[in-house]
Amino acid sequence: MSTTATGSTASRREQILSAAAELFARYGFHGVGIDDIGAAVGVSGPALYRHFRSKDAMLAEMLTGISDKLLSGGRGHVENAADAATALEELVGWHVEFALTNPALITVHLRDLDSLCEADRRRVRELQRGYVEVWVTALRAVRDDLDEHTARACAHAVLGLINSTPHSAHLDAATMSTLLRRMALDALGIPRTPPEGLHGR
Amino acid sequence: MSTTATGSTASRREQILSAAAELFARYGFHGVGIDDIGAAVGVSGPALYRHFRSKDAMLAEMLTGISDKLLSGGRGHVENAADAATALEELVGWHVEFALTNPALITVHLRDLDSLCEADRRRVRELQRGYVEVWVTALRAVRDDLDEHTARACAHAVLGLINSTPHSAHLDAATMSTLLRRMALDALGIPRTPPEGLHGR
DNA sequence: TCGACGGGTTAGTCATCGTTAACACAGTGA
DNA sequence: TCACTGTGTTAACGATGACTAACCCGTCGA
Repeated sequence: MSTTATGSTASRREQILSAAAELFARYGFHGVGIDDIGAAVGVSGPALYRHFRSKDAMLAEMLTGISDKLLSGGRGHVENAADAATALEELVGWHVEFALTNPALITVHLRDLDSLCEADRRRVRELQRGYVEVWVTALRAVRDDLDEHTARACAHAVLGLINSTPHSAHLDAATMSTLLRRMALDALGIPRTPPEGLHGR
Repeated sequence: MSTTATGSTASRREQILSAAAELFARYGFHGVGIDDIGAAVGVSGPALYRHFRSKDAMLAEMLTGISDKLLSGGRGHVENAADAATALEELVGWHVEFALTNPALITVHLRDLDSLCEADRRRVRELQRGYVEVWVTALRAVRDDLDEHTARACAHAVLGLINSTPHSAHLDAATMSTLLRRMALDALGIPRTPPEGLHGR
């Protein structure tokens, strides 16, 4: 009755994945045992095999989940933007928000990608590539002086900047967010958007 | 006779550490076996115990080595600089060069720190903290509008930017270097140094 | 009332892997 | 010549840890 309130099955998986992400982030995929993950959600050990085919399957689902969310989210924010300049700003803001909200996912995704089996790793890499491509086109729409390779290098570097969040002893979320947005846009060589009249938000 | 040319013992350890770093970077500390490391240097398995007390000892020596090199190198570059502005530029340039030259070390140092035992981890963390402090003071000497916490967050973010190098499909080293230096300084809010007369180097 | 089923338990199996043991053997200084 | 040391080998040991087997039980639709 306690945990069976809303949508038992689906949310159970989510709950496990979330706990596993936290542990993977702290100790690394190979540094975490099945029993640890079980203990983190209040069941012990092999019970997890009722929900996942294997430990690797957890990692796979976790990583494809993140990459997928990033890709679709990134695309959505770019498409809904008025012009190229705000598209890039939206993208930066969105990724900053994601990184600040899900530090564990960011860490795992940077760190344990190569613990996946060949097939899954390819899937994730493909999604990542797509996400970077979103950045590259958004960036080149504003900075047409950049060739494709340079733009890609810039995108990787800025993603690195934003993704470094989990390692930094951060300020409170709000200041951190504005700081990172500013640094990212500066690094990308985007001229500061002039305040030009203070609108609502 | 073949490998015994110059300084057998010392260079043997270095050779092993270098091979191990490459493997750790690709597969993660726990994803690499003793036998793998041995094979990478042409001996097989337990021979390594003639040179290191344990697998963990390898990682420990590797990580303290890097951190130590970064700290002393960073300090040196700052001290030898003419003024505060060039000190920061030197620091950026030095770290960029280090990251481009030793991608494997950077990766391992970001990824497998928590595989160390408590004591070693503390040692490494202390060195890292010192290095970041070098950045913080160098940065605040130029940007006196930043309080200490913000400066530290900036430093972490820029180190993240530069350290993302190993993951990016880079251009050739030279262009990558200038690109990263420019991005880092922009992110730190340092006004572009005017060319003001082309001196020798 | 009752079978099916989702989800949990504990005890065991099996592979992997770090580490040690026991042995080999080339060079080198007495 | 001989012992010693530095470096390597292969064979075992022991712990760890992913996964499976066998069993249990509350709930829910017929």
